[in-house]
Amino acid sequence: MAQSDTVTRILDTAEVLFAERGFAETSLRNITSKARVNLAAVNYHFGSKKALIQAVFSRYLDPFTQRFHTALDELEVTHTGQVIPLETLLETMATTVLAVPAERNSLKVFMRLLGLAYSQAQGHLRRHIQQEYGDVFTRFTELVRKATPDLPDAERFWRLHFMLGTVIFTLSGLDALRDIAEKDYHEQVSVRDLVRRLRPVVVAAMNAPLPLALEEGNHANAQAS
Amino acid sequence: MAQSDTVTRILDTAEVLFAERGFAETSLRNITSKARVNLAAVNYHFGSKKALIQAVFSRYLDPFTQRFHTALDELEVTHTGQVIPLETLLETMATTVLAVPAERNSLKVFMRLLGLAYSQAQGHLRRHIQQEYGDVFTRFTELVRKATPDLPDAERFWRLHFMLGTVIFTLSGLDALRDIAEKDYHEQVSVRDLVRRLRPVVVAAMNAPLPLALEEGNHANAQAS
DNA sequence: TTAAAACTCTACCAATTGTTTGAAACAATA
DNA sequence: TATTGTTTCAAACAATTGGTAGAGTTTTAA
Repeated sequence: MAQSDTVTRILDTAEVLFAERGFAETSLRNITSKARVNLAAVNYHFGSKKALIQAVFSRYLDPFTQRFHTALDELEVTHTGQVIPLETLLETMATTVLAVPAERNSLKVFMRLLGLAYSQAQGHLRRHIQQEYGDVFTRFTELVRKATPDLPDAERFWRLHFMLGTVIFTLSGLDALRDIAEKDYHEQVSVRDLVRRLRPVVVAAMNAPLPLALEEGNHANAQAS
Repeated sequence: MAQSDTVTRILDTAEVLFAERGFAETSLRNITSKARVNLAAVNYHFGSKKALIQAVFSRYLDPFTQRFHTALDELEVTHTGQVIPLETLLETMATTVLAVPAERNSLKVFMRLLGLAYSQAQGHLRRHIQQEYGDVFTRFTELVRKATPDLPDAERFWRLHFMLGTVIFTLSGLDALRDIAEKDYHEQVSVRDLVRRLRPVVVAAMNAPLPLALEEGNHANAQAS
């Protein structure tokens, strides 16, 4: 009880501080003092600060990917032979994402960490996440491809990342945006509210008409929607 | 000439390093050595590292806001009495953003800096940017409000930030995404290409149908921040 | 009870951080 | 030439960083 208590206390504190201030701005002394744990405990249990960062991510991403894989399994079973509609895929992803903070700290922290992983040029992190959790994303995009057969591959690639940007940006900067929104529009904003707002936007964005082809000798395809 | 040379060399180097690695991960020695300038020059010319960061932003945002203000002036003149269509507003903003790197370093650096300003919880930066450049954004959103009268205020607020996330996320992480896109789809991707792709997506997202009725007695979820 | 393994602690390390100093070099004016 | 104000420079500053050593403590299992 006592030994694993230290590990989880470190992880619990680290994820909050990382999410609030980034990796470089959060020192081990910051973490250990707030967690009321000895400084050396981090290096003893995790080996290094890098390893601690990866451990923080794993604690979120491991259950998420597992959950997401089984959710996609179920979807493929209930839709054998048929194409899974885009709305269903997005809905499933949203549900799976929302299921994470039920057992972990908060969705905000989760998204903020994801945002950091993208923006903060921590080379080791990107590599670690890519090769550890790339499979689910590949599987998901393949299903999206089947759900949107009229979309050129490149176009779908970009639109998926457009929407990834929307979600990560919004949910990771949630607190600041929420403050403004509540001050200006006197509206209580919950995460589920935001997801409800996001759904029609994301669907419309994915189904938007194709951009007009460039005129100057462009070899791009010019299908109209 | 000699003194301003030092200042601009510092700014030129700092903006690239900041964009690549973030603020905390970039030391003054990193900047000054790469700029072949004495370490003390930063504190002499700018006063502190914080002030240097703000100076880097000002060099991008000052000409941008100025340009954007005059562009909106012209729009209001050519549309006196009429409502400026959403597409025109977005087009104007895109054009203004694209005009910046023509004289400064690159659009990628600009966007990456903006992304850092949002994600990196540098308190002083957010405050500085908000109170220094908040006017243009307010003016722009007011015009967008007139262009989308059917959209509830709160909904428009969130959708604008959704799209802000899309643009900043995509353009600031451009290099990595471009690598993947070119490898997988053998397609040369220019910034103007991306903007062309972004336009129909953003328009569709702003014009998306409203989310289904919100049940006011919604269950405040287990989102214990 | 015993010994080994797991863990925590204090104290320290070398390295790096932002910032400051005071002297030297420079430029311009008188 | 002498005297300004401005700018550069090497050196040092105090503070903080991630990491480590080694002795002490607790837990585990035989």
